[in-house]
Amino acid sequence: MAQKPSIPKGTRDFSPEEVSKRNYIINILRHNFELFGFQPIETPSFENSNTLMGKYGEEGDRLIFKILNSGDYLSKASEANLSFKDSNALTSEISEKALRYDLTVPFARYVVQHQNEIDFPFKRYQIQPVWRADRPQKGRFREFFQCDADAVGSDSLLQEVTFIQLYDAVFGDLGLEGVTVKMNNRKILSGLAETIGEADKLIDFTVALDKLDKIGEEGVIKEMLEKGISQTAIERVKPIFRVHGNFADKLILLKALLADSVIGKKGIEELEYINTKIEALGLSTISLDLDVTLARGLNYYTGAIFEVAAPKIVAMGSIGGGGRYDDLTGIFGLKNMSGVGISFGLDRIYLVIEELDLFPAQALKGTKLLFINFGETESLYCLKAVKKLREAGITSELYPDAAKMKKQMSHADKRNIQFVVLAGAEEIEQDVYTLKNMKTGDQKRLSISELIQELN
RNA sequence: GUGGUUGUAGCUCAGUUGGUUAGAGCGCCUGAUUGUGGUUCAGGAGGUCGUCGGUUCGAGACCGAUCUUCCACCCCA
Repeated sequence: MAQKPSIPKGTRDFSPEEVSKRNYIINILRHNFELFGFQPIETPSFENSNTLMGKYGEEGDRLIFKILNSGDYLSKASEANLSFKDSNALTSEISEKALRYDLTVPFARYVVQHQNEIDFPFKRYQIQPVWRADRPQKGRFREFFQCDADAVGSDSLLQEVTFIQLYDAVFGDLGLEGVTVKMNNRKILSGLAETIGEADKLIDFTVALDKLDKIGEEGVIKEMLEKGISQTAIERVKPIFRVHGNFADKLILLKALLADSVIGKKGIEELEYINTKIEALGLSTISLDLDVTLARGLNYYTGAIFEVAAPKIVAMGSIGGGGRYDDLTGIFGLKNMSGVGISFGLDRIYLVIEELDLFPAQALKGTKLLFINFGETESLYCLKAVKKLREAGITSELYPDAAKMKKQMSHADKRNIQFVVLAGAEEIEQDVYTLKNMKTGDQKRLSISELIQELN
């Protein structure tokens, strides 16, 4: 055998069955996005490097796929960077474009670039692949789809409320029980850092705090100490390691802890507002939880932070996330444009639904009826029926070759086609079609109109 | 980027301390059955043992490099 072709690490091929299942999820997402009034946009697969670089932190820059310039790109590179093998400096000289890393930054660029055409507040959704030069592992790929809904141009917290309802609607339609939307607020995290006198170590503080469920209280304390956060500061923040109870209980604890922090109190106020509205409106499928340790997400979140946890019975990281960013478009020169948005991780949602066996049979519907091909005259007779059936909306096809019957029948069998039609000389003479149900084995002769009626 | 792990037929995997011609199940093809698939029976095809190099009289097995798989870290959907 010839050497096997392959695909790059962290990428995947999708079979017809997998595409059908993915489309099932995408259709539910799209339907709900539109039901909530979001409009679709699409942006290029690659952007100018300077649009992306520096927007995701140092780690993010490393994970961005850079595209080599066309032509003799080395001729423009500086001798100094070449001879010193300075990869970072050289990159900007030989690469001016990069693959999209997420959908939020391109969206911010889109908003700034099209600000005069857009009517604000603007709500858009976007379902496209993104690429990260990460090391793959379970549920982590180098090419994967993000499904984002964002709203810009409104400070109203009703947007946050709406996004929680959107999560509820989508996971309800998917039949995925046990999903928890965890919510926090950047202002709370800022307030905590401020209260304990470590405001300048906010990022280190939150990154360590975020790992609580993974490395435990001791691990978090150890990491905080390593990052230079003082023992007394840690003592003061310890109560949040052990918060419990419902949303309101946690708020009470936070109120006590953040009584002296203006920004912290603002965060509490926001969370309380959102929770009150959600309680009044009710949720049907998901549950909403306040998670003070939730700090995940990009540095640009300024208000609400969301993370969607898969049902506990499946071992899977987050299947979605989002938050409020007051100044995302600021980096592209458009000030005072607040945005808030959420993302659905299609590939991970797929894995969860697959693991829980929640794909409905209807997600896989293919051809319903295959006509067996007996030869020239017979196939034309069949094609006439195929045309009428298709006009009636019945998925049908004719086997293209007059192959052996066993081959044609087993083809129908393997493709899970429910019915076959056998039409030879005898049927043509009587102007009928022999319909066979592949499941039961039943056969009957029907006229074309009876055939359509039978299958509708 | 750091550490570990994996790779043998289309798929899932055996293969003893290095020893003749590398196996199984499933799948595939042909026939039993020239207008009847899924079951059964008989037969058949299919391998550069990831790749390159090394050790050895001899390598699927040992060593090195590289690619790939999966896992942990970092980070993240």
